[in-house]
Amino acid sequence: MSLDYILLGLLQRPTTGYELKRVFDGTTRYFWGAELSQIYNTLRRLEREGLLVSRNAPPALGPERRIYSTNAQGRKRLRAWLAQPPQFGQERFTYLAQLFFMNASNDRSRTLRFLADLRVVFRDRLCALRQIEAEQRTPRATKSKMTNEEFHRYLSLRAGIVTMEARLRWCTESITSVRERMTPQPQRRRAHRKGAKK
Amino acid sequence: MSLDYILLGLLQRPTTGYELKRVFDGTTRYFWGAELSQIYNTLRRLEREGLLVSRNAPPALGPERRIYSTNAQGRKRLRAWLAQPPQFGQERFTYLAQLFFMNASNDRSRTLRFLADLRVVFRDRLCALRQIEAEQRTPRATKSKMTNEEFHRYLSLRAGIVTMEARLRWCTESITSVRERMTPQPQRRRAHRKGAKK
DNA sequence: TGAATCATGTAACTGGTTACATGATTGT
DNA sequence: ACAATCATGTAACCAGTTACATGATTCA
Repeated sequence: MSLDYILLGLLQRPTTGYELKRVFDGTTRYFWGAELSQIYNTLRRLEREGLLVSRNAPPALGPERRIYSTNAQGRKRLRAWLAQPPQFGQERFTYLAQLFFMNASNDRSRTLRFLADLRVVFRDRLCALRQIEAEQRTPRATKSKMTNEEFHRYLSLRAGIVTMEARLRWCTESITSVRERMTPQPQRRRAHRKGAKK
Repeated sequence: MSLDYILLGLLQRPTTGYELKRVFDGTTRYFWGAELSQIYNTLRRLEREGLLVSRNAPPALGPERRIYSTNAQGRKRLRAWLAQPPQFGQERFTYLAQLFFMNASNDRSRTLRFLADLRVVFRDRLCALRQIEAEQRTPRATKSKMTNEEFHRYLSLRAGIVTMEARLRWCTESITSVRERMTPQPQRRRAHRKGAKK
């Protein structure tokens, strides 16, 4: 459902389906991804529903291209969505599910490696987001000089950065507590005998 | 796909589909939700695939019940999943998409109300998570005394708490910058004339 | 010449939701 | 008597993914 509105939002600047995929990968990927086939299908459906229009761009040089753009009805539909209270889709964190059950793993040091891997992923993502922030900041100085569009994009970018920083901190915190559990303090060590390594 | 493994993980304690739904709502809801119909269908499929078994509990008092539990093959499959590197499902944040396009809204103060609504939601969720943390902490004192299962559940709980705290901070930060934009500093105000209210 | 990219699309499938049907039990 | 809850299931549908087909253009 939300893909409809995202496309209506993006098509305030008219483009092709192919180009939209690139925009997805460059900007909205962090909170909403989409495959090309899905984009094409949705565009066609939205046109059938009268929420946007397309025209065939003559192939002067290059392959056939179809350029979509919104109309009055599409913009109205978008505004109606924006007037709704905050919506929550299914937020599915597979890696948390893995961690949740990781006690069922045979491998004693599995959790530690898992968290280390996670940390790398989060670090990379955070870098990518900070990169975008830096690029955006350079030309336009401060928040007060942003256009309304830039400002709103900046806010959602900040959401990504802030939560990614939190996840990184959580990784570090968790790795510490795993290490603490693996090397218990010797003074009040329990006689546990279970074939300890070494 | 991941629902398969979550069910295999939960069914280390045998239960019914109906009961599993309750467990979902009470614990895994924050990183993975599921509807009853989906649970029943998946349970049946997993049994067909030989990853778990069910027996009919005789209805001594109450309606017919079917109790599922894992077998060796199911546990093996679960461990194989836990040995995989961190997986990432589609994390879809509808409210960020809304915010991203909110400049297209006609309403000048829309963003502020939107963020205020968001803050309430996040505050409530954080409270719920902290509640779970408090309940779990009471009987078992510190991390070092947790069982391995408790410890892993605690780690994923912490992930939720830490990111929710970050989202709350982001809300506050964002509300501040929206307010700053709405009331620009008078000393270097630009003559912008566009029919300002008042 | 051949690989990569631009560009649009179709078909099959999957994971999941919504709505509905059924019937027993418990509590008011 | 009636509503709520326990408990299991079916059917229709929807959003989205994967895989595949096609053909032109650009670049090594």
